[in-house]
Amino acid sequence: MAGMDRKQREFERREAEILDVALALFSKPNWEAVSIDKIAKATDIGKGTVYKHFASKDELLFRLMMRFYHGLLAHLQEHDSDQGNIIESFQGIFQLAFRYHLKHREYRYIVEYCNRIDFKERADESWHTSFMELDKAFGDWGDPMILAAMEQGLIVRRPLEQINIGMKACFEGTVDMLWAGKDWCLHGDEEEIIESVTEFMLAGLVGRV
Amino acid sequence: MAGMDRKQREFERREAEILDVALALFSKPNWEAVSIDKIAKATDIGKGTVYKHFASKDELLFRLMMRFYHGLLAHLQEHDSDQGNIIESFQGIFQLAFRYHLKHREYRYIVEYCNRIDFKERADESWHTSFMELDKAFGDWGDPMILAAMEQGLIVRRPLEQINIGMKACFEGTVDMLWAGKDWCLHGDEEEIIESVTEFMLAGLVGRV
DNA sequence: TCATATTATGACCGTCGGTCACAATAAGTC
DNA sequence: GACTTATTGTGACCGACGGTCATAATATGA
Repeated sequence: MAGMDRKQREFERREAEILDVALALFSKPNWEAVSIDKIAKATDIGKGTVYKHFASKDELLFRLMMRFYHGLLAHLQEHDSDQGNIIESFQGIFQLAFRYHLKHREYRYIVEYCNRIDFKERADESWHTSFMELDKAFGDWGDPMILAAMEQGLIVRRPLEQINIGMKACFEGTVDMLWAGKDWCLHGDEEEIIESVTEFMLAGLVGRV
Repeated sequence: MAGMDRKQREFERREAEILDVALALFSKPNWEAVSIDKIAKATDIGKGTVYKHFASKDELLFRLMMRFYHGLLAHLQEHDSDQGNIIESFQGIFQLAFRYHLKHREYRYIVEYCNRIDFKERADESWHTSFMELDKAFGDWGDPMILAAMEQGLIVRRPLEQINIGMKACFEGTVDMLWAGKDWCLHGDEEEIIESVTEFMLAGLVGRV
């Protein structure tokens, strides 16, 4: 029914609005102090209404985290990395991904929160699945490039997983450093971090002869 | 006065007891649900007494985190890494450090919590200083080895900071992976992670020719 | 206009981190 | 041992939190 649809649309529009308002509040320091009630007040709806959309505060945060990572994946995919030299392509991809994190700093508290051990432990099955699918999507996109580089003899031949573990660890650790800000890193500013880690990751990717 | 000392000793003994009990409680899943009151009850003292020792819950957690990292540094220092081959020494050190984290899993929630951006942002000046001193202590211990390897031409010559940034990022990211457990990592078990990352880090350390 | 189904709401609950006026205890003095 | 004084221990209390649910408000269909 047309009426039904309009109601449905209205419901979804409101959900998107809650997410936007929540992100705006969560992006500022003292984000721990942002309660569901404050989000509701800022959206001009009742607290109970928020819980019609999200079963818990964690679910709201999880949804925002997924939005961030899907945005990252789309950003990487739409970027044309078809340069002549595959190694240089990787260099560009790393930097692109790092800069995406810096550009969307507003997600930093949320993404870090959702990546914590305890969050993952209390996450329900469907979130776990979503996490895994995301990981797989990144793999489906990146793995062929690594394999091609191995085929061309540009990087040391070894199991794909071995490479991915190192890359992922290094990447996640770097994101933490970048988001923590230079006050908490003895070693230089953002640009210096990106440059250094990119070089480090390329060396790790290529491998020891 | 002797009486004064005994009282002082008693006070400190109790403080250590609080820390031990708190660690025992914080080490189990659902650690977020551990309140100061529960720690007090488990130590058989009043809640207010806990606050005579620690200004806040965060301070208690911070103290435990420092205990962990000082233990790690001591563990690394007491380990004799004077092998013939410097590169093999590094390999041994990486694995030693990773295994230390796995052995002391009871600190995992605490250490991860204290490394979060928001925790660092609300940390007061003295904690910040402690953080930095710890970082410097690790540097004082590790830097000479890297410089020696560079001197011997075993690794590519470049600024020390550049190497340390990559190493730190990769190390921290790996610890997160190890502590998250294999349910949250597409890529194999703990041993496989340690092996892969160690190889990745060695390649990053040596650098591209 | 009314009956019915759906959605929105905020008072309410148990619990939390943190405070503070006061109780308990020890030390020092005679 | 009794009295004063200084220090340390305590749990009732506070405001705020995440989450619930009976009820109010609103839209739909006849």
